Amino acid sequence: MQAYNDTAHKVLDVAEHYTQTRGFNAFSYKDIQHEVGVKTSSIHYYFPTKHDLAMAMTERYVERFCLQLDEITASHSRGIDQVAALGATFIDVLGQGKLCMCGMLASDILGMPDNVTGRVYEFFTKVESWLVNAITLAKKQQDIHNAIVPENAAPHFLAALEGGMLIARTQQKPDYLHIVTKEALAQLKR
Amino acid sequence: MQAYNDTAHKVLDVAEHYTQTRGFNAFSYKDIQHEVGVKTSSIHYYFPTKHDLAMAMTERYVERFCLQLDEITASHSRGIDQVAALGATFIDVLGQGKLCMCGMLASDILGMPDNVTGRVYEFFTKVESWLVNAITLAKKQQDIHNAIVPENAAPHFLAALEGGMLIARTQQKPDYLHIVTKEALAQLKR
DNA sequence: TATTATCTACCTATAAGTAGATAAGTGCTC
DNA sequence: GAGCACTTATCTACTTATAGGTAGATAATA
Repeated sequence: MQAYNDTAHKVLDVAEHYTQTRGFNAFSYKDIQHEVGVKTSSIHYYFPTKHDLAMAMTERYVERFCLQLDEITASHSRGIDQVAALGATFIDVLGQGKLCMCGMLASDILGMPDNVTGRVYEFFTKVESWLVNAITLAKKQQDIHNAIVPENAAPHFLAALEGGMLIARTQQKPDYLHIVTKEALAQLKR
Repeated sequence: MQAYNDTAHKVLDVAEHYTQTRGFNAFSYKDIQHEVGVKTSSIHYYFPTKHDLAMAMTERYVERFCLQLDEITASHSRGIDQVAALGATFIDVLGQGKLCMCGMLASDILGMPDNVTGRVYEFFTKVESWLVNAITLAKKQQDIHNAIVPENAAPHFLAALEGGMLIARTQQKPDYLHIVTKEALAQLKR
């Protein structure tokens, strides 16, 4: 993790929040200025261009998210609980009025710089392979149906989380994503 | 369906295409001008504000999509085939390099006017209830597992399609969405 | 003294939208 | 059928606001 000072961290926090709520192209340096309390030119000092900001923000996010995955793995011995815990983190993020950052970036992907595209790719690849491991473990532990192929179930589960999150917000049903996640788990188990 | 003349239709076509590829906030009237071949002021003549354009575009899209759903219902007697056909239309759209318009609008929803938000809500509600019917039929026809609750399976299936689409594009794997859809169907059947 | 972090003041490009001219029809009246 | 009023569809030229970014001054600090 790169070292940022307090201001730079606040800038990234604000950028992250805007990205997860409105999208990366729906806020400006001026919006950040208001939230952080330093002028736009100071933000340019840390992140010369908005692409630099996008890159730093995405890098930090993906890094943090991977740490979260490690924590889940470490704190749950059963694969099925690991999968459920991932679902719970998505529900938690949505509960804060936010979406998955990489889901947001994915819908704006054609306008993002290449290195950000690469990080988003990396994010989905990593989460998916983490899920393959968790589901494989759950299968060994006989918590899920024997016919499940982890390599297929993992992208399916991840897709349901990402899509469920997106739809849930427009449907204004707080438990929409919860229903989707529960159903996804139920279908794995059955 | 409201009646638009040739120019207005072309404008909507272009706006639709941009929305499904880059997102609604990632194109301008000038971009449309280049594609359609009339000046931005002429576009303002038909759609005075961009919000008006958003509304007209979304309305037309949702209306058309619902017709497509009716066609699927009419041309497939088995519920499971109807569900599969919906998946196929999503795969087809993605094959054209586009995402679901309402999925795109959903990620920009906080910046959209209220009436557009309403249409996006309507879209997901309609597709979901269409899926509830199709899955209920499939269950009666014993093509899917008896334990499936259509009211839960429908949002789950829809979420997987929307999320799968989004992820597929960043992963540059042409058959990613195909795998997700196949898995979703397999889990229903099992 | 050099670096870090901030500021004020500016520039350039673009987005959205408006005003008003123009040209081609549409249709009504004499 | 000729002339006039109105409508439709388009244009040029403009305004206003904002986004992203730069230049250079300044103050504190290592």
